Amino acid sequence: MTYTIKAVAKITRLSIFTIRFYDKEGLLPFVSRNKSGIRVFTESDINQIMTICCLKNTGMQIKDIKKYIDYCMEGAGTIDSRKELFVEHRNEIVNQINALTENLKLIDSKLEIYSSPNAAEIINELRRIVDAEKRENGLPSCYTQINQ
Amino acid sequence: MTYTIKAVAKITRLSIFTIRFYDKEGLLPFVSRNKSGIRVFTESDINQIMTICCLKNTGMQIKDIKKYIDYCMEGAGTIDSRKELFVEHRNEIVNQINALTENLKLIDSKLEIYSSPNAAEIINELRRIVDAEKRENGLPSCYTQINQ
DNA sequence: TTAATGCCTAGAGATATATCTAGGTCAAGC
DNA sequence: GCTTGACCTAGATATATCTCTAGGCATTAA
Repeated sequence: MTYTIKAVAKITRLSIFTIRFYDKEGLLPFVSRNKSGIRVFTESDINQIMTICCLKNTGMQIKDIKKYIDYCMEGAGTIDSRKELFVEHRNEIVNQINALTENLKLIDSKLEIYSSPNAAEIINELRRIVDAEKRENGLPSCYTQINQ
Repeated sequence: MTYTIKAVAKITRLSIFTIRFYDKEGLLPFVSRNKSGIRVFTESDINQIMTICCLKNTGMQIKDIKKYIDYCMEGAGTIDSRKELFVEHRNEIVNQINALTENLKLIDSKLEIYSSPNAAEIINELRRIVDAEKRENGLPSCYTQINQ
C-alpha cells in the first residue's frame, strides 16, 4: 500500500504545500520517488511524518527536527544523540505545560471577576484606582485620553 | 512611582523594541506621555502589560489582544464581551495543554526505546521493517538512497 | 490524439512578530 | 553653551513558516 501526496496531506492534515516545503527543508529524505519523480509514500513514511508533526506541534523548530531526522537516517550509531535531543525537548514540553497552567490561573482570576454579580462595580473601582495612580503622578487619565 | 520604558522592559522581560511595537499595534493605549512625548508607565500599566504577556504567551494573536484591550478601555459595558473572549481563550489553553500532554506520550515512547539496553537492536529491526515495506512496493531503500 | 488531472520545481508573496537604523528631540550635568 | 544619554518616530530588515503561481511533464480516459 502506497500513498500519493494528496492522500498523505489528508491523513496528516498538512497541506500539500507544507509537505513539499518540509521535503525541501530536508525533513523527508526517506520518501522515495517513482521513475517520473513523483513522491511515493509508505505507511512507515507516514508514521515518521506524524512524529515530525508531534515535534512541530510541541514547538520544535524545523532546523532542529532536521537534526533529528539526520540522526535517524544515519542509523543506530546516533541513538545517544537522539536520546539527548528528546530528553531536552521533553523538558521544554513540560516547561510549556507548566507555563500554560500558570497562565491559566491569571485567566481564571479574570474570569472570576467578570462572572461576579457585581462585576461592573469591581471594574469601575479598578478604573478609579488606575485613574488615581495616573493623577498622583501628574498624568492624564488614560480613559479620557482614549475617549477624546 | 513611575517607570521608563527601559525599566518596564527589564520588569516584563520584553525588549524596548517590542514594547514600542505593542504600542504601535494599539495594545498600550493606557500608557501616558509626558510633555516631551516620552512614555511614562505606572504600576497599573505594568500590570496590564503583564496580562498582555500572559495572553501572548498562551498563543493569543496581537489582533485579538487588541480587541480585549479595546474592550477594557471602553469600560464596564463590555464585561460580557470580555468574559466571552476569556472563556473562549481558556478553552484554547486547555486544548493546548491536552495536546502537549498527548504529544508527551509519543516523546516518552521514543525515549523508552532509546533508553532500552538493546536500543540498537530495536532501531535496526525498525529499519529492516521500513526497508521491507519499500521493497514490497518496488521502491529503493531510503537508507541506501541517503547514503549514496 | 487530445484533453484532463495530478504531480513536479523554482521562486515569488504572504503572515505574524519582532528587531534594528537613521535622524531627531529633550533634559541634566560639566 | 555643549555634550551625553535616553527617549522618540518612521520605516527598513529579519525570521520562521508557510502558501501560492507559473510553467511543465506523465498518465489516463474519451
